[in-house]
Amino acid sequence: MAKSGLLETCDALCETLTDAEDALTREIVTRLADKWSLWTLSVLAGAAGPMRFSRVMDQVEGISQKSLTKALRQLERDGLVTRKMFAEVPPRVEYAITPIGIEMLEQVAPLWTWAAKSVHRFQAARAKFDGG
Amino acid sequence: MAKSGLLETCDALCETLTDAEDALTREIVTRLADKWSLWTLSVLAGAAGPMRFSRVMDQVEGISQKSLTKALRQLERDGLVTRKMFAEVPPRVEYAITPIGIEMLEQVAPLWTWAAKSVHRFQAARAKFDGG
DNA sequence: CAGTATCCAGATCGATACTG
DNA sequence: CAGTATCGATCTGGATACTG
Repeated sequence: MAKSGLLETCDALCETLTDAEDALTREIVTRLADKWSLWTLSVLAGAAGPMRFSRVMDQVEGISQKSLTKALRQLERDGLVTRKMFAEVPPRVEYAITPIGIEMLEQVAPLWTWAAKSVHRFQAARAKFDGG
Repeated sequence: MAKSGLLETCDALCETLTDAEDALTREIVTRLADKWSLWTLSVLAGAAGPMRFSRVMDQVEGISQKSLTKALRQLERDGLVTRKMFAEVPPRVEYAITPIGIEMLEQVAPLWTWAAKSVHRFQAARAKFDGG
C-alpha cells in the first residue's frame, strides 16, 4: 500500500512511517468517521469528570448499548479514554477522556469548523450537481 | 439529532447550523473515512493538471473501476473535483481538483500529521490493552 | 476509454433478549 | 448496571462481464 499522499509537508512525514504505522495512522483518522466514536469522545470531553456507562448513553442520543460498548472499547484500546471498573453491586464503570483524547479533539476541531463554515458552498455544489 | 459537540469554539458555530447543515457537515467530515475518497483527492492534488480516469486509477493503487467512479462522483458532487468530458472517440474524461478540494486537504493535513506523529503512542496504548 | 450492471462476501448497526 | 449474544436489514467494496 502506498503512503497516504496529501500535501508535501504531511507527505514527507508519512514516508518515514513503516507500513504498519501508516496503516494505524489511517485507522486513527478513519475512526473520525464512524458513526459514534467522535461523538462519544466529545461527550466525555464535555463532562467535568468521569462518566458512567449509562450517563454516556443518555448523552449520545440514539446510540444502542452494543454500539456504545464497541465505541468505548475502541477508544479505550487506542488510549483515548480510560475505563475504571468498581467491584460493587450493582456494577459501576467510569469512563474518562485522556490527554491524548483531548489532543485528538483539538486536532479535529479546526477541520470540523472549516466544514461547518463551508457548508453553504457544499450545498451550492450539490444543488448544481443534482439539478443538472 | 443533537449538534456535534467537540470543543467550545467549534460547538458555538455548530449550534448555529440547521439540522440539514449539521448533517452535511458531518457527512463531509465522514468522507475522510471512506476507503478511497481522500486518497483519490490527494492524487489529483499532486498532479500538475487535470488527469484522465485511467491515470487516476493507476495512481490510486488497488482501487476498482467501480470504487473510483463512485469516489469521483461524490467528490464532484461536493464540488471538490471537476469532471470534463470530451466528445471524442475513444472518450476522454479529465478530472481536476478545485480550490475547495485543496482547502479541504489543507484542513486534513495537520490532523493527519498529528496522527502520524502520535502513532507510537497509539501503538503503545494498543500493546498495553491487548496484552492485559 | 470510461464507464455501467450484476453478483457476492464481509462489515456495520439496530433491536431484542439474556446475565453476572 | 453494564454489559454479552444473537438475528436480521443495510451498506460497502471487490470481481467480473458488458457497452457507447
